Parts: sequence; C-alpha cells; structure tokens
Amino acid sequence: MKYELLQLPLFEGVDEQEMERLFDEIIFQTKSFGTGSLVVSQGEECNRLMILTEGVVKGEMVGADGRSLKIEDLQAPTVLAPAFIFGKRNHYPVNIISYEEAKFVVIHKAELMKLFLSNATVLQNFLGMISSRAQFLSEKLRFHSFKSLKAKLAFYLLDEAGGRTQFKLKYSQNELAELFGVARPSVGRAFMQLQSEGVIDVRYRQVQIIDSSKLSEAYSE
Amino acid sequence: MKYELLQLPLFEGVDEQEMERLFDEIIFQTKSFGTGSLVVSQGEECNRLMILTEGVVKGEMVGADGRSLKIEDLQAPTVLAPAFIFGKRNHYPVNIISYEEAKFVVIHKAELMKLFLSNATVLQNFLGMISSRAQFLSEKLRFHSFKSLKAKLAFYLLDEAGGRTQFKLKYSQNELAELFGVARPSVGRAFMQLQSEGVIDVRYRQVQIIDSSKLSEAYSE
DNA sequence: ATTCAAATGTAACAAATGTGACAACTTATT
DNA sequence: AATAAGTTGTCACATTTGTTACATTTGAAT
Repeated sequence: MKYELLQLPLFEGVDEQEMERLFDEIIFQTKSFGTGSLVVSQGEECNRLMILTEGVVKGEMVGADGRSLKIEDLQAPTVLAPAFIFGKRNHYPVNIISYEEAKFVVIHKAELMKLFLSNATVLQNFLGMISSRAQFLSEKLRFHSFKSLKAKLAFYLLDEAGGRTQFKLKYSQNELAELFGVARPSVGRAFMQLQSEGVIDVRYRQVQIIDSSKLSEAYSE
Repeated sequence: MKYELLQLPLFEGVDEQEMERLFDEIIFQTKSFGTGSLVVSQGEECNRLMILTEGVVKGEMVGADGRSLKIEDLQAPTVLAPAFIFGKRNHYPVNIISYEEAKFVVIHKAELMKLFLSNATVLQNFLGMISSRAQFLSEKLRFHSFKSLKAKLAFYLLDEAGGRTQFKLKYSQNELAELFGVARPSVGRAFMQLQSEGVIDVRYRQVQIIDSSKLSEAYSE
C-alpha cells in the first residue's frame, strides 16, 4: 500500500522510511467505485482529500439549466479538487463520474494538515498542485472568453497537435461541443470553415494542419 | 508596520508577539504604485506574494484578440494571485491595474515558505485563501457557461440585490458588458427583455425587482 | 463480409448577439 | 443654471450560433 502511495505526485521526493513514519501518524481510508458511478456530486461538502490511485474519471459542471459542461478527464494518479478542501464554503464545483472502476485513498482534512506540518516536502507538493489547478481554471476561463467558436477550435487544435502536423482527434465532435459549450453542428461548421480557408484538412477524426501560422491567427477572429 | 500587517487576513489569529518573531526571521519589501499603473502584467512571472495593503486595483484578462475581460476588483487588504506562486508555470493570469494609489507588501516565495513552516496559523490562512480563489474561479466558469446573456444578467442581479427589492447598480452597462464578455447594447437589450417580461423595473442604474421567482427561473433560459 | 449503432457532413431556418450609429438623458463640474 | 462628459435607450443590419432534420460514412460487433 505504502509503495503505491509513494508513486503519487503528492508524495514525490519523500523516501520510504519517512513514508512509514507519516502513515503511522495519520489516518486514511480506501474506497472503490464501479464503472459510471457518481463519485462526487456537485455541491457536496469537500472536507477530505480524495486521491485517485486507479482508473479514469471525468469532472463536469452542471449549469443552472441542467446542461452539463465537461471540464476535464482525470487519470490516476491524481487528486480531486485539492484547492477546495481548505475553503470556508468548501463544496465540490463539479460532478465526478467514473469511466471505469476507480480506486481512491481518502484523507481527512485534519489528517492532511498533520501531514503538512510533519513534512515540508508534502506541503510543497500540495501547494504546487493547487497552483496548477488554479492555473488550469484560469486557462479555462480565458478559453471561454475567446470570441468565436472558430477561435476556440483553432486554439484547441494547436494545443492538441503539440507540434505535429497530422493527428487523430481524441474526442468526437459531440464531446468537443460539450467541452466548448456549444451545439454539435456548430463544431462541424467551425471545422469546415477552417478547411475552406485552407488552414486545415479534416476527414472525420483525422486532422492535418496545412498552415499553422494561419491557425494561430484564427485565435483572434 | 507590523500592526498594519496584523490586520491582513493572512495573519489573522497571529498575536503581536508572534508577529515580531516572524518578521525578525523573514525578509520583505514594500512597494507603491500611482493611479492607473500597471502593477502586474499578464504572463509575468509570479514568485513573490504581493499583499495589497492600501488602495483598489482591478484584474483583467487580455484575450488573444486584444479585448480585455474584467475579472474583478480587489480592495485592500487582500493578496494578489496567491494560487499562482507555487506552480511550475507560475505566470500571472491577468493584468493588475491600480485605480488609485496602491501600496503593497512583497514577500518572496522562499520567505513565504519559511513563514508556513514556522507558523501553522499562517499556513492555514493561506490555504484558505487559495481555496477561496479556486472557488471564485470556478464560479466564474459556471457563470460564463450560462446559456444566454439574460440568464447571466438575472444571476448577476439576484446576487447583487442580496435580498433587497430595490438597489442601485454598482457598474455601468459598459462595465457589465466587459464583465459578461458581451457587447454593450446586448446588455441593454437583456435589461429591456427582463423589464418587458415584468420581472424587473429598470431606469438607468436604479433597479427594482418585481418578481424574484421569475428572475430565478430566468437562469435556465 | 454483413449488420448496426454511432459519428459525421450538411442543409434550412430560427434565435441571439455583434456592430455602428445617434438621440435622449444623467451626472458632475463650473 | 449652464455646460460638458459620460451613460443609456434604441435602431437597422450583419454575423454567429442554435435547432432540427436527414443522408452518409465510419467503426465495432457478429
């Protein structure tokens, strides 16, 4: 068990001996969920750190109108909503749903605090994780502030390409529509626009970037 | 100086004697900015905690197209971007611009870490602040995921009213448009829609809520 | 290879929002 | 009270996105 935990980003840089000591001191549980389970529901109180040790889950935000906006996929090993534990109104901002069997290590807030005071490395790791989360959220915000759908798609494609000129889309247009918060045919249209402008070539999930500088320019349109 | 710092949320619950001890240990600077200064620019590295001790500033996110989306106003005493210091890609997500003369206490990352390890209360305060920030960001995200402008406005008005049935708007339509990320006439239209539906009564900045249950329903439209 | 469910391309039309403009009104200043 | 600067109401029109629908293509299962 402790060897498994050593793999977690939270305990990076902590040696085996120190881990033994830490986990003698603190209390924690393990939990499992089946495929398609609602692991955490939006609004639920968040007073325990949930560490995903196995499986893949997704986070989605339910809007006031009942539509859901997919925020991200989370793969083990990772941690759920680390930035929400120590707030005053500490409620989960999203639903967490498992794609497959998922296992968690659960540590209560008070125990986590003990960990921090007992080991500076763990504290530093945790602070780093929270920072990354906040950055992720503000990237999302900027993304949603892009003017047009075409701009969002261009940004997404360049990010997804990661330097390659040819790649397969990870998500269907349906999923992209959810991710962007728009209707599905609009996504298709945006693809077609970029194609008709000679910026990309799309055929189903296969994408080829023809003019990556034009694709960057499309951010601002 | 130390008495001033005692007022800050970061040092809440720390007694005077302990403060003396802490500030003998760590290094910090003070900084001032005039009216309308660019205190921090988006993308700048964030390796110091900037504590606003006096004045009012605003945070705005510059989109790829050059348009800016106002994120929030910050009043002293508060802290800038606490969640961004400990990340790996630690860059400010926004421009910070002073509305008036603003004073800061600046503490470098390494010194801050010393503080945390030296005093659990300060650590807890800081964690709480980060959590609140993350929650704020994710509220913003949900807000932008609202379907229509009318829904955004309805949400905003109910929040702003805070139980009252009559109040004056804090922001002009121009500012609201910036806040919502839409064009100014659209804001006016949304007001007029709500008025023509008998939900509110608006005359310039004076707003009266006529039917608050209808206003809540408007979230989902 | 065949079959079937899901994903995609695409169209027509409706609705929402952006743009640019201008007059009417408020507010602060003198 | 007069003035000027900024804000708001409002319009016409362009553009974007949503909605619904359906035919086609793909990919997985048999």
